Amino acid sequence: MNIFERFDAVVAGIVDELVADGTIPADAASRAALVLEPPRDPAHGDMASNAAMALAKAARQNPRELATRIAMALSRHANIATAEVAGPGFINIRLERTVWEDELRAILLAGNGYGRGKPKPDVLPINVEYVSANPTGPMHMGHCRGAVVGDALASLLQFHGHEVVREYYVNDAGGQVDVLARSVHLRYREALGEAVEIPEGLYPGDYLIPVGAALAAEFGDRFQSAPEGDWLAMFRTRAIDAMLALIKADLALLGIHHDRFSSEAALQASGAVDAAEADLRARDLVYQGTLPPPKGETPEDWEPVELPLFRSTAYGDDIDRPIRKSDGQWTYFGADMAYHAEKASRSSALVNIWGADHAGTVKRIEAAVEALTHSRVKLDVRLVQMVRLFRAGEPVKMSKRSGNFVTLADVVNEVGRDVVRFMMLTKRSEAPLDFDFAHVVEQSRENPVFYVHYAHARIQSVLRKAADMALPEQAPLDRLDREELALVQLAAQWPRIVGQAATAREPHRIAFFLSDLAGAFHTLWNRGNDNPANRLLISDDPGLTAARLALARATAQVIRTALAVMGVTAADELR
RNA sequence: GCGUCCGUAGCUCAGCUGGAUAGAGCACCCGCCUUCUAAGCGGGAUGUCGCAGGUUCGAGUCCUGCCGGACGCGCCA
Repeated sequence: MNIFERFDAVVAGIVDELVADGTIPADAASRAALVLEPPRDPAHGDMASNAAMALAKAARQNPRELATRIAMALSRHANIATAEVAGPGFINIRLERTVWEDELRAILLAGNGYGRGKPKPDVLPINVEYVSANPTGPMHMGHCRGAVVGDALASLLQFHGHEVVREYYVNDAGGQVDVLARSVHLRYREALGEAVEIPEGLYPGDYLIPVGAALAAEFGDRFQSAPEGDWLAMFRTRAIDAMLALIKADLALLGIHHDRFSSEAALQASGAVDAAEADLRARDLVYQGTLPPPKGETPEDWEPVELPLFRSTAYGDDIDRPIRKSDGQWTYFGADMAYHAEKASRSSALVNIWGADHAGTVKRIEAAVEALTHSRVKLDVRLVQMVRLFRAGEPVKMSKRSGNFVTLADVVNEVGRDVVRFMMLTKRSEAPLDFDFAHVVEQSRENPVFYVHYAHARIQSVLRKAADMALPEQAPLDRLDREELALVQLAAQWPRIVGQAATAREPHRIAFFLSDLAGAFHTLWNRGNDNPANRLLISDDPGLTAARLALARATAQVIRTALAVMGVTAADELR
């Protein structure tokens, strides 16, 4: 139980007493609205409760009067120094300083486990599906943000106590992989000495050259002029395997490893899609119907066709969605809904990380999950906006046609994994992100990666320096002053941040917390520049030094733990 | 035309799922280096939270309608 939950329980206990003696009625709704949080203005105290305001209506009492009663009861608590009523009925609580001293010890004792949520062993895992790029080439920067956000979210949920499955859906069925196979066949012919030109519509990238060469070495000219039917399936399999290897290698550069790769082709072959269709047909959620012409510009070759449609309008979608094409093949959505049903059968919740260009398809898949799981499992699709690449302020130009796009490997090799991972989390994922190659490696206050690393490195530097000082075993934490305790209070918010970020499924909050924590440490550090008596190391006062080093170690510990959840390594020194 | 997301300081963005006087960095001005890393820190000025209604003790946050921007919108993936 973290420190906020602990005092939340204290407030709840007092409310229980008021309910018991009839002062206020038992009202579950207003009880749920009680929050205990750090006040925006630290001058207001350590924690603020809205209990009186939330309960006043049901109790039909003046919130300030009710607040006074609760505050009086709170101030009798041994760990609470003062509890005062403020504003419209807030109760501002100031804790005894020993509470914060104990919390500092708790941080050091818990180490990497500080802030970790209790395991939830009885529930199925949360499934986080991310990346899921088509296996048709290496990862480029468009995939990078979703990869990092998904991976960090998975880690965050794990740290919060959930079991998590990291999953990659391989789109190895459908037209794109046939195009891939044909592209590889051209490279195969090229490897046999033919002069080939890559026509529009096929994949032009050089990364297919070795795949073609390997096939040429293995099969010679056997498929050189053979009809497509002879080689397509086999070339497709080989090409997909090669592309997946490429993608896994790219992901490994970022430290990303999925637990499970699910194949669309295997899913279709298993009959799971037919089963999903049969289920929905039996419930009249799939029917034969004709779609209206598309909105906006109607293409000239538009013709109405009868198709099996999923009744997604029953769940708030604009139109019903086809699950099979007119040739009888599954649509992407048809297979995808069965895939999600399969995932749901082994999960307590589903999270998908998708590029914002797929925003239009969110409703139908959420609808399908609701229908196929009878609302047992909720799918949460998190959209990730694009990354705009810059080099010293100039946009980096990319052209798909020439295959001239910036790959993920290029970026990681240039600026490093930690920088890429941290930067991808410095904004809400729904907002576009600017990534400037020059800026992200800059060593300045403006660069959040550097700023956080610098705080950690400074602490390590001091600890190295203090290594040969004789210090008391028990640090006298009562010698820390108010400003030093304020840093403890900020670090002690880490468990709360974990809970909030995990609940909101917003890993970027960790990055913002880290910037705040680093900033608070730098502030404290600089007091030593203004006045040497405020430095961490005081050579003729081992007690004070020990207390301040405990504070520094606790700060470094929280920075390391938070960075680890983001998948970033803490730097011990900067060069 | 429709859908999703976004609109907060001059700029880039937070805002803890409804709380107190809306915050941070940059840029601007003023201070701080015989030092545990000044690669930094402190102080100062900055707002019709796109607009208009509504919900309630209380709205940047929730609802409705507009305005503006991004992305998307056929059986593609």
